[in-house]
Amino acid sequence: MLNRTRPFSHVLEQLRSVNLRPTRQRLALAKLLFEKPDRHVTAEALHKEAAAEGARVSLATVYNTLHQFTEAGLLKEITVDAGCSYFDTNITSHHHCYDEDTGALMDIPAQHLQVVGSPAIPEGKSIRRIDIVVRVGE
Amino acid sequence: MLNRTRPFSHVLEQLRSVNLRPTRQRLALAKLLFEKPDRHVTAEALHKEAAAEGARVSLATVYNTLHQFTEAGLLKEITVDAGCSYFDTNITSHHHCYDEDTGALMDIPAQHLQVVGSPAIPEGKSIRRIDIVVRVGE
DNA sequence: GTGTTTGCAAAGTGTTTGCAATTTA
DNA sequence: TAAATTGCAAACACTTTGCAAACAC
Repeated sequence: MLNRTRPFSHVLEQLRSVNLRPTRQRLALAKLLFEKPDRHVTAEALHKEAAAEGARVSLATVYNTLHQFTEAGLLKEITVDAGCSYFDTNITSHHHCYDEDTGALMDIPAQHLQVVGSPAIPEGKSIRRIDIVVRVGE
Repeated sequence: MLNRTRPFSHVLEQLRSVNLRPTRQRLALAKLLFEKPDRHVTAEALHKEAAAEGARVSLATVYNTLHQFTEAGLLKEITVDAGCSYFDTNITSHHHCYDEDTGALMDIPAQHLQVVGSPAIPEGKSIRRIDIVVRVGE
């Protein structure tokens, strides 16, 4: 049986470990985000999705929650478009394909694309991460 | 002698070829952008720079001009930060190092960093470009 | 002169914030 | 009950747009 009856124990634990109370709003958003794998959402899109499911969550709370989840390591924030943040539920190392026409963001498994070489970086700084974005269109 | 006495003939030609009249504002911005190599500017920053030089150019015109230059192939638009566009005068193929603390954007020569592998992309789409961003911080 | 470009101010978009009311532990 | 969280509306930062005046050809 294991954890079948507690589908969000992982999220619950993670929230607990970073002192985020499992409120109705956070649980509803977590359900939407983590029930299916490898989701890429914008705040606006997640807000609409929640509304469509009948979960009353304000847009401000969606923003707060996405940032809190990101800080907690449950999400990764992806920048592919100025003026709109994406959040990725796949927190493992990988890259992205961005459709500039539709705004769709897709994962590219780490093993499909690799960076060769080591760039010079400024004195006293360290690499936080290396992002590859494959931009596609018609 | 060649073109020594006409330092902006290249830009003038480019502007002409895409039907952009060489106005006082466009020439002032081109001077700031192309006199030094490999510049990375935001609209706001370029606007301030122009003002500091005594060139009266409105912010709206800076935005318009940056986009027109980008369409003309004189600039490349770089997305590294949601909510702020960078424009790069280096239009050759290369990559970027972004300092998340200071907002500084630096070039990484193409030969220092390469992508290995070929990602699956959606049916009917083609790759417009592949960007690598090395994010650094303290 | 004719069509293009500019500057302003207003509008737009995505995001953050202040704070009173609500909820959690 | 004490502390955290929420929702609203206002504030924000960056960018775009509408339109009359100025400019380029």
